[in-house]
Amino acid sequence: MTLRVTNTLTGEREAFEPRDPDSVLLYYCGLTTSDPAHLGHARGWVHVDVMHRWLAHLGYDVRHVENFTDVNEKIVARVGEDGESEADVARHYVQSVIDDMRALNLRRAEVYPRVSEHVPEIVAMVETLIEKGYAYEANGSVYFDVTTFEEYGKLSNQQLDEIEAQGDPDEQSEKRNPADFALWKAGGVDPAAIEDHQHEGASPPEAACESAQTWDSPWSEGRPGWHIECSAMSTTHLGETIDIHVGGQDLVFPHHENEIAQSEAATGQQFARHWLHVRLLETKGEKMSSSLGNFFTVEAAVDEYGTDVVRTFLLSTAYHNSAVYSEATIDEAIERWETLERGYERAVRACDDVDAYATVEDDTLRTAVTTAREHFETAMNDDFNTREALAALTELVGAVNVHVDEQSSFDYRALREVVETIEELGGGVLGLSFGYSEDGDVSVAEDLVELLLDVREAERAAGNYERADELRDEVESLGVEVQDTDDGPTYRLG
RNA sequence: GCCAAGGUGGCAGAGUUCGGCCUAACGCAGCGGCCUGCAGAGCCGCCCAUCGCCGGUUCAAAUCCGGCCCUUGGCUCCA
Repeated sequence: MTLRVTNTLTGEREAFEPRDPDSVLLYYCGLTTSDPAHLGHARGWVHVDVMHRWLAHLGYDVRHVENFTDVNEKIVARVGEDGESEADVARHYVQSVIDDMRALNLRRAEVYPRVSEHVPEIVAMVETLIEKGYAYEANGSVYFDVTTFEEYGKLSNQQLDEIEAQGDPDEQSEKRNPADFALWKAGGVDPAAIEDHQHEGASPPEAACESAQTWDSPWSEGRPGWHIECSAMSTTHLGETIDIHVGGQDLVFPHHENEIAQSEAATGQQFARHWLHVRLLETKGEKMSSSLGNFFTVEAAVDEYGTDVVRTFLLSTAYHNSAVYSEATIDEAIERWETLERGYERAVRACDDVDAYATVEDDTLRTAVTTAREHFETAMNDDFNTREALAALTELVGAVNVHVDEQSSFDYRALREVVETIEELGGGVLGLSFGYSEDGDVSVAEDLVELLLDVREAERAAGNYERADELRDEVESLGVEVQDTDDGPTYRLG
């Protein structure tokens, strides 16, 4: 069973073939650090995270690089609001992104390069493009001449004469072709360019632009263009050809198209073997986006629902299809996660039950484990179908419930395998937090909960159900879920 | 206008690459039952889909071909 991925370049679901059979070079286009990250960004991150984890699970050595665009006009537009200079604002949001990523339980990428730290590499790449005749200078700015790169448009299937002009009016007059794009821009940021992006509390445009960073170059004191950064950073950290380049589907054109043109023109090598695009998260029929103002921040989502629910929600739709955020879809994710978590804990408890050591053999449960593993593997190998992978785990949990409900003693070995499977696939691959460590606070809390439940049992035994229900309500109001069973109450810390 | 991806039950969402195991997965909501002092959880069962429309190929199509309608995204910073 081999991994298949949908490649935007070919438009087909094809066998994944890294340059080297043992390792994968993975690049993800990160975000511009000018606003808090929202659930749409989180969707990309979590899916890339799971791709990373699955590739590692398959035995590949994964080198994963994800950039921060910390030089951008939208960042300048926040000056005064979130810092006193472009660099301050960028630092502020880089930190918030890092915090969000931790909150989402993402596996760390190997490097998180920033544009501001790669200007020399960017300048060098632009110089190469000029030397090779792919780029030209005009009034201190440098543009890529799209007519010199024969395959321009191959990713997005654009015809050159159909492409509308890129860039602002001043830029148009300097360019040879309307579709040419900037590699280097002379001077600082034009106040007029940021006005539309400013919020209340921001500095006046002129003052904000004063704080914008500029760098020396052979052509002018200026700033790097919008697309060259990813080419330069990817090449610097992963080399000329990478295996998987992932990004949001809104980046296909022009960003990724331009990256291909720049990189392949500069190196003469294929830039990325597989291009994967995460489709967008929608709310009420339109994409979730900072500029549309219809977003739900990562921080708010994690605060409200918790990491596991947010991840379950995002993984409930395969990355390759657009997803809908609504109350109903979040509620479904809550139920799904709780079903998995309860099932897992039931299996753990059953394993720890003395009766579990009885020599029961439940073929149904044993088969269910094998089936779930196969189902999960098939799903993930089929273009990282996380929805289907979750379904595999849900089915396994159903089998556990049947087993525990129906058996008076348990199949220890099978339950052991269930627990390991859920921890390995649900925890290790999907990044959900199965298996909790019991630190001191938790165990004290558990002792206290048990004490309260003992009291309640006494009230129940005495027939004082009213008092018993009050006690249960009070315990539950503290975030503890109580379950009465034939063998007495069980509980779960929320 | 051009490029791309989609249209599957009340909701959500797999399956379409390689046509048959799809009388369409997992789930949410709803209904009935088991269990229970009650509730929740769990279990069992049920309800709801001729898979956008029209035509074609085939023994066989959600899956292939043609046409049409609609939605979303991109063509401007955007995950």
